[in-house]
Amino acid sequence: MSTDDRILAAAMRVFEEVGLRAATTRRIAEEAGVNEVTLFRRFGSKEQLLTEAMRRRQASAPRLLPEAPRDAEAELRHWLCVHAAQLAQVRLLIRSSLTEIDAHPKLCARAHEGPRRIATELSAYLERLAAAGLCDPLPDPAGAATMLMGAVFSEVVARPMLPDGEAPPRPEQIADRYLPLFLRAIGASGGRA
Amino acid sequence: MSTDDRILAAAMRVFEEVGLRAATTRRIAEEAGVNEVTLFRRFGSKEQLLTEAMRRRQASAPRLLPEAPRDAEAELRHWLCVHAAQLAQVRLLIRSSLTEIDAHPKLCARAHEGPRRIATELSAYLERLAAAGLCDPLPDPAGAATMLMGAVFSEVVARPMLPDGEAPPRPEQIADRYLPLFLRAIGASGGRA
DNA sequence: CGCGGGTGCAAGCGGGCACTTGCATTCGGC
DNA sequence: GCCGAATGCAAGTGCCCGCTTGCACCCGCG
Repeated sequence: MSTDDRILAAAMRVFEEVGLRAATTRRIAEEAGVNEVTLFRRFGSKEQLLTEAMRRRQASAPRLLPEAPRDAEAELRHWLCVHAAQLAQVRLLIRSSLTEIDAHPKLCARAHEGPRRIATELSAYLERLAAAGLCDPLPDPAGAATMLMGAVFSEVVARPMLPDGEAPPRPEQIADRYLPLFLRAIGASGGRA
Repeated sequence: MSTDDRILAAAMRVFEEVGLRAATTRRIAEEAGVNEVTLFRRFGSKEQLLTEAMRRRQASAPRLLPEAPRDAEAELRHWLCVHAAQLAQVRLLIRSSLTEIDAHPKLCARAHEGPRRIATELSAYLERLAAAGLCDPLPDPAGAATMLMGAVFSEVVARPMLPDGEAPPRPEQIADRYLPLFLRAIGASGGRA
C-alpha cells in the first residue's frame, strides 16, 4: 500500500468519523502513520486531499434498483436497507457537508453527488414501477422519492432531532417502519393496515 | 430595549443566519451595537449567551394542530406551511446543531427540543385522527410523523443534497408536493391520483 | 560510490477564535 | 456634586488550525 493510498484511506476514515472541520490534517496524518508535512507535500492542501479521497470513494457505487421492476416491496426493502446502512456510515460527513457549504463549496458539492444520484435513481425506478402498473400513476415521482429518502435521512442523519433520542436504528427497522407507509402512498400496497 | 435584550436578539439573528460556529462573539457584538467585552461581562461565555437566546426564543411556540380533528387535509396543510416556514428560517441553526453536538451538547440539545416537540405533537394528532376515524388505524403514528417531517426536513434543511439544487421551495409548494402522498399513506385521502 | 527523490522532524508563521485585563468614560441616584 | 455601576476601548493571552521552511536521513538507481 503506497503512502498516498494510506493517506487517502485515513483521510476518508477520519472524515467519516468526525466530519470535515474536525478532520484536522494532524489527525489524518497520525491516523495514516505519516508526518503531517507529507500530506501537504503530496496533496497541496487539506481541501485537495479530501476531494481526492471522496473522488476515489465514489468511484465504486453499485446499482441497487432493477431495470425491470417485479416486486416493489422486496426491491424497495433491499434498497432501503442498503441505503440506510451506507448513509449511517457517512452521517457525520453528510452533516458537516451541510454546514460547511460556504467554506468548501466544491468539496461539499462532491459530497452531495452521492445522495443526489441515489434520489435520481429512485425516482426513475418509481416511474418504471408506475409504467409497469405495479403502483398507481405518480404525478410527481421525484416528490415520492424525496419523501422516502427524507424518512431514511431523518432517522439516520437527523436522529438527535427526533423524539426518543440517540439510539441509531438498524436498517431493517427503518425498512419495517417506512416501507408499508410508502407503499400505500404510491398505491403499491398489498393489504391494508 | 435593554442592553441584554439587544444582545440576545442579535445573537439569535446571527445564529440563525450563519450557524453556531460562524456566529462569532465579535459579529454578535457588532450586530447588537455593543462592545464585544460586554457580551462576556453579561453572559459569561458564548455558550451561555446562545443558550439563553434560544431559551427565550422557544418560550413562544404556538399550537398548530387542533385537539379535535375535523379536516385532516386542511389541518395538515396549515401545519405543513407554518412548520416549513419556521424550519426554513432556522435551517442553518439546525444544520450546525447537528455537527456541533459533541462540542456543545447542551446547546444542541436545546436546539433539538423544538423539532422534537413538533414531531411529538404531530404524532399525537395523527393518533387522534385515527381515533376519530378520519384515517386508517395507524400501527406506528410516530413513524408516520417522522416521514412527513422528514420530507419537510429534506426539502428545507438538506436541500443541497437533493437533485435540482439549491432553490428553496415555498411552503405551499412543499404542502402541495407531500400532502397527497402522505394522506394516502395514512388512508385519509379523499380521491385517487 | 554519489546522486536525488521521498520522507521525517522540529520549529515556526499567520490568522481566527473565545476570553481577559486595565483603564477611561458616561450616567443615574443619593 | 459625588459615588458606583455599566459600558467602551485597546491590548493581549492562549489555543488550534492550515500551511511553510530548513535540515537531516534513508534508500534505490546509475
